[in-house]
Amino acid sequence: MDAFYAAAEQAAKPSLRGKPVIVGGLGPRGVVSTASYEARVFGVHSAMAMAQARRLCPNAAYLTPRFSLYRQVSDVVMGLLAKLSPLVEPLSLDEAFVDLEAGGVEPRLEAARAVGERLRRDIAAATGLSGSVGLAGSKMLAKIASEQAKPDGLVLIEPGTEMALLGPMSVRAIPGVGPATAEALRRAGIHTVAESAEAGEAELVRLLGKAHGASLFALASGRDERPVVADRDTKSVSVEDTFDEDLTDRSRVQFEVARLADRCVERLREAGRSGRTVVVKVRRYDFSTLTRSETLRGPTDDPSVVREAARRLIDGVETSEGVRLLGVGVTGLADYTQEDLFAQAAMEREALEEAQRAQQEAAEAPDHGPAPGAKSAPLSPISEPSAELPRHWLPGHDVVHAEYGPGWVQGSGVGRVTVRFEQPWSAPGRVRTFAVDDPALTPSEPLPLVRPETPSGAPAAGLPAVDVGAGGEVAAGAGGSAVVG
DNA sequence: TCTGGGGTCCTAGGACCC
DNA sequence: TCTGGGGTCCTAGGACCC
Repeated sequence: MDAFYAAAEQAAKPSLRGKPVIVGGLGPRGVVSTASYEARVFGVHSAMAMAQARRLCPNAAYLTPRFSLYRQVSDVVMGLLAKLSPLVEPLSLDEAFVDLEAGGVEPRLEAARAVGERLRRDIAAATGLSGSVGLAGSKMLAKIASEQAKPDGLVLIEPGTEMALLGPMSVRAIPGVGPATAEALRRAGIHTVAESAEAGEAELVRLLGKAHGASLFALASGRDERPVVADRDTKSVSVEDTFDEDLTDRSRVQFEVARLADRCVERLREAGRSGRTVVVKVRRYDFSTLTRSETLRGPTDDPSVVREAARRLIDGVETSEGVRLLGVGVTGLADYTQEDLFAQAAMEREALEEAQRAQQEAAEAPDHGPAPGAKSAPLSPISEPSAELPRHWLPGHDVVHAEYGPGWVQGSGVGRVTVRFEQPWSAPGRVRTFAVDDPALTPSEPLPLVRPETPSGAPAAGLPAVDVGAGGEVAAGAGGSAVVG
């Protein structure tokens, strides 16, 4: 998808269309997640410090990310991809590889191009957003093609033209070559893809290490046999917070680590997983970063177990000079917990004893044993339901007013909140200001970006109307030697 | 007013085991 | 009688991606 988060916000908020929009953390230490193309003209880009973005583009609309909206849109787009092939590999909310060969697309240039163009039309119709498509015979080339296609385009790399296209490009064009790798290569006089290939595998391995050197050599030589893999399993779950000001108080650090542990377990449980290794991450005042980890005897999803491990780990870290970030993560994921195993063993023991009793008391009708496969009950609450907090109006979030209807928060402060009343399918709307505790104003869920059809009508593009979302960029790769794969 | 948050993969050393 | 050769697991750090 093109400038995904910013584009989704522009689709949701008619008054922002055609204007610079910057989505990211709005606090003193925020960074830019996505800048709309209008904002990029000013030099604003992803990963830039928000403070710098504000200097470069003071008149942009600044918004915090709304992942529930982006996920809605992403689900719609991924649904369209799933119709093309059983082999879809999402890389993020807004990007995925599709193996068209596995989807039975005819191995001809015109057929592949037609599928890509139809996909772009379907994405636009279903989400109101633009996506770009790269078509080629490997993942790497499809990705490079999709970069070239942006924004709102399609690029197909014809078989036989790969090396002519790739050779003169900077090594940075190859996915996996970042600043450190590029610098190591530069010191060896290697700047382009062609120079990487000419250097030879042995030289690249010497410069970059075994795995990285070998894989760069293959990619730079145009060899990329990596399959499109659907349904990859998550390998870790983590949460982290950067604080507006460095933490120095020891008990505050311990408190925040406990909160992060609870949030991490919450996410772990939502995913139906458990984990065996607990990791604590600390970024100090000087940006130096360290991790400490502890592997348990078995996987757990018990918040108190994770909290206690995290506590032991943070207790071994000196933090008195100031901490800017804390994180807690879990790796070594499994679908069961140690407690499940204990419970299962206990049930098996009980069942055995029951059977023995039943044999002995042959005259008595036996009871039913415990139900098999029951997941262990929650061991402790993840967190108390929070008491009624003072309402906190986040810029960009949707609200409904009893009289004026749906709108979004444009800003708030000194006891007032400013709301712009418009919807994705309305004309740009008017602004009104209310007291922050105005009972007529309530937070609401994001609206679909494309107006839902009336119940009698067919939903757009055959999708349930509530599923409408945004788009992103799509790299369509196909394995094998045929035209698109 | 420097530098987010959520991930993946790789490397390297030491412990431990056969 | 100066110290093998793997393999796996754990820990820590770093590069990279969106």
